[in-house]
Amino acid sequence: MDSKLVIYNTLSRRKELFEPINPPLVGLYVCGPTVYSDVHLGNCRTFVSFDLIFRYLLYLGYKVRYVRNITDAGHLEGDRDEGDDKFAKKAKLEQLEPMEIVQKYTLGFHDVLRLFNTLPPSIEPTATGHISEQIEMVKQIIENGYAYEVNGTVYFDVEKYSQTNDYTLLTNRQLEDMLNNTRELGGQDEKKGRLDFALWIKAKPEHIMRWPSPWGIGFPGWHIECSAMSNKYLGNQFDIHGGGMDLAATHHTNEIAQSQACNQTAPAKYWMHTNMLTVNGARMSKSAGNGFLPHELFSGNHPLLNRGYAPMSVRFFMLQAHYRSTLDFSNEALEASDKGYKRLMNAIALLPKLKASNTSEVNIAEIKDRCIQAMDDDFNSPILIAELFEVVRIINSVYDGKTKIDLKGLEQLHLLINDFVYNILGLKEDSAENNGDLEKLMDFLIKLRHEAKIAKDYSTSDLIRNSLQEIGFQLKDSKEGTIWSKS
RNA sequence: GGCCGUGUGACCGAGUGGUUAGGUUGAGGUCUGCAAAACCUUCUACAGCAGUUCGAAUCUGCUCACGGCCUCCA
Repeated sequence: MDSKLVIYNTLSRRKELFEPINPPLVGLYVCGPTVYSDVHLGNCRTFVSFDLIFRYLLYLGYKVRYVRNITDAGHLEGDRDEGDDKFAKKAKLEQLEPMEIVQKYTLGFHDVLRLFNTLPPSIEPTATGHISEQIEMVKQIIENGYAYEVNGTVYFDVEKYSQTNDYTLLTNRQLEDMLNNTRELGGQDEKKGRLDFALWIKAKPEHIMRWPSPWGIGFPGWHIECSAMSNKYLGNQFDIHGGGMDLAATHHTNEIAQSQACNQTAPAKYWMHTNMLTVNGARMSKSAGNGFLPHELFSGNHPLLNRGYAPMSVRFFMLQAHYRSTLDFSNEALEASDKGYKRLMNAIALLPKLKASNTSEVNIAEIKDRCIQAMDDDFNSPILIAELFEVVRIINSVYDGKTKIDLKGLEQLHLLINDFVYNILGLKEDSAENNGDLEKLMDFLIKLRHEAKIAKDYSTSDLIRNSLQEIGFQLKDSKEGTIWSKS
């Protein structure tokens, strides 16, 4: 457990040694999706990134409580405290109950993440399920003097807060600059300060999602849910709070302020932010309309896509970039990742066929150390993957009889693949539907072709090989015989 | 305008004050009945200018370009 894991902390803007507050327990909170529409690929990247982080913490032996919320209420259109609730708006549009919207897109979200082979979080709380916790928190903040109520809406008093606290911890901005640069927005009259944000919002008569509160009928502000739920499940102080980079300046800044104002302590020790997925250099986003839906990517049914790509290839594509770098999407890049991923998995498939020698020319323990070093350095999956391609070369070389490995080395190899490829990177074979019948059938075809080759009947042997190629099975000849894989 | 960040070879993408990232692609080779696969070898790099340094693509400054946040978004 005395790992050398180093994490980039947005608070300090540098990498810090990871020291959990109560080892071996680790509390991890990640801002989840707002479920009023389909998740797009950019959203998925964040959750895949935190899946990698979650998995590596587990590998290190930590007992991680991973909380990722579902935002299903209170998220305003345009942060004006008078906009429409996103769910209510969408519900009107689709003529559905708000909770039907929530249900539909929550299920869709889960389906997509399952395809990407992410582990489910330990707890997945919803905003609507924690209204009373949010109300209690707002009450406490008011009691502590950092919020005030106007006409049924409660605002957080940023000016008061910043007298004794640093409101701009995450962004390094000057409060005055923020004041000067905030645009003139509507609905400002009620607020004392223009940076003040709503904790609780009075519901207009047409509002569908509404709850009673000490301040009248209303609904919670966007930021308070995460503060309330992280506090409930992870305590006043926990280890890691994460989310997309776009959340740092506003959402997370306000979360810190709320938690601090309520509990007199900073909520999280490490703040981690994942970078954006871009398309042609521009951020993929819902409002920009340049987002892919995952099923479009899988099927290739999108104007920007040449073909479809399997979920695991896409996951691999994401893991080949570091989580704090932007990742630019293109067909070429995906194609490259797809081929690399298949090369990796094909090599792994050879593992059971490898034969041990009495001597070993490779040092698997050394490679494992480098893999750990890579992940210890702020979860550097691209370097880990580079190391794994070294392993690919070794496996292929051993299979070809050009390199020797002993029994112990083989065991280490199995373990390495199991730990780093399956458990940490979270990759798996896409074609899990392989069954014994297919295996027998392919063996039969390979035998037929082999006999044709012995008889020098190359037209028959090529017909078998090429026909299989056409329907997606590739035959590979080697001195050890012929094997096959799905192409 | 403010804050934060980025600019690496055909493409994607790591890293580092002096040593090969890696994947994909191109070229050559080994193997093969021919291929494919695999393996070996190999080409085109660190936006520009100036400075620090024995040495910088890596540090500093400036310039240019791009992106994110400052309004909902992972």
